[in-house]
Amino acid sequence: MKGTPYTTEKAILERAQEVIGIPLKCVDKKGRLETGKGAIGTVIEESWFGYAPNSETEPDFPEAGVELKVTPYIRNRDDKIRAKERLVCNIINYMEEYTKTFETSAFWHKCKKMLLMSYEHRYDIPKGDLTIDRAILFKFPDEDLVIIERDWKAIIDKVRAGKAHEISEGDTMYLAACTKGADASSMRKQPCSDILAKQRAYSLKAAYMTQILNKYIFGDVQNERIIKDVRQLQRYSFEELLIQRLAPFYGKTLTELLAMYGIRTSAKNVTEIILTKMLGLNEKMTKSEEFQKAGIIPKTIRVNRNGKIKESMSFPKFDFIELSKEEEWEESGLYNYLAPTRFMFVIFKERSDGAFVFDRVLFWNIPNEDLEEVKKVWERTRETIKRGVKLTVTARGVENDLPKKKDNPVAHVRPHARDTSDTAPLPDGRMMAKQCFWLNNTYIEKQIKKK
DNA sequence: GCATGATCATGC
DNA sequence: GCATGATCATGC
Repeated sequence: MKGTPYTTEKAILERAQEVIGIPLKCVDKKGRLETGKGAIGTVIEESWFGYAPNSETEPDFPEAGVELKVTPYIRNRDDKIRAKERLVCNIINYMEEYTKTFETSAFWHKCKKMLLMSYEHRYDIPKGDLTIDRAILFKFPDEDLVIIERDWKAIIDKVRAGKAHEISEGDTMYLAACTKGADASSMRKQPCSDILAKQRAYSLKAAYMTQILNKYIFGDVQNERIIKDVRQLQRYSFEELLIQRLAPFYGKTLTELLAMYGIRTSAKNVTEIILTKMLGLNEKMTKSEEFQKAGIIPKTIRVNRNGKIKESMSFPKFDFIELSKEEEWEESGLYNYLAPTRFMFVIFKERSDGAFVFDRVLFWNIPNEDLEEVKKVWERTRETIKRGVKLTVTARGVENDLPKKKDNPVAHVRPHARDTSDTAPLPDGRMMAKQCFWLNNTYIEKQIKKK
């Protein structure tokens, strides 16, 4: 097709490594740098490798079967590297992909070998001064590939079931179907239903990319793997295997489990400590390779004797000023936390004698229609903060006019602070107790009853 | 009894 | 010192 001189892995990698350290403004020959999203990738493709960007089905270097991907990362305050975003691959053609196998799929055809080039994204530096700092040829390790194959099948099985419109990012572990379109309303036909579905693309989750960066690009961080024998993953999903290992403990009380492992703690994350022991791990469960790569978040749910869940579920707190600046829902912090995340619900049920019994583990992600409800809560929160929150001092504390539980069936906003002195600035300069989004306890109740 | 504001315990 | 996960407490 386009005929670049780079037809072997070796030639491609050598050329890629030559760009390391060169400011992008010196690479860009066509003034692409300021064109917005994906501009840096385009600069490398056009000006460094000398081929026209394409969105076709072939990999960028067809002879070598290599797809070029430029990916940004951010350094946390503690200097740790994390992916800035998911790595977006090709758009899923619902009308064709459902007839394929993983081996013949468009995803595998295009992305089985990737030239990954990374750069540090900095908000304080013009794009032209940024530089590519690493370039590697990436092939999925076997232990990831079994999971990715299953992810692919989960996505395509929904298409086959006429449920392409119900696909969501949180359905899968590493490979996900993220929304992609000129605007959020880009809709596509699907083969087994008349309902239009959002246009989506294969993508590697940000959590997965963070691990790729830390493990294969910048070093070789090793995390403990929960499923040590990869062959097990050919028969069962990761989630099934985890449940198989935890099921023998169903029915035991919290007190019994604590005694069993000699745990004496008043820590609020006691559930994770117990799960770690039940799985026989040396490191914390959430530090395991699979949890890190998939970004799975465990959440403890206590069901009362009467079947009610007392507490709503909190998320990380948000920054008032950042939230007020957010414009697109799908680029918001809340969306990018909630949509791709798979939650591991660890359910404890209160027995008639008041003891809490380990009932079961349930993997869950938010359905699309409920995510639309959360969007409303996000919009109202943002509007209220932009307009100026009303704060009223009462006998119960400082009341505000952010969305309450009664205002929406799925989510609300509430304080998430250490105490009343734990505040953050509003856009207008006033200080307010730190807040976060919560999933309503009544909503969680319905979700776990469904399964 | 619930909704909503307030707070706890720990790890990094 | 703060983020995180989790739960408490009381006015209505």
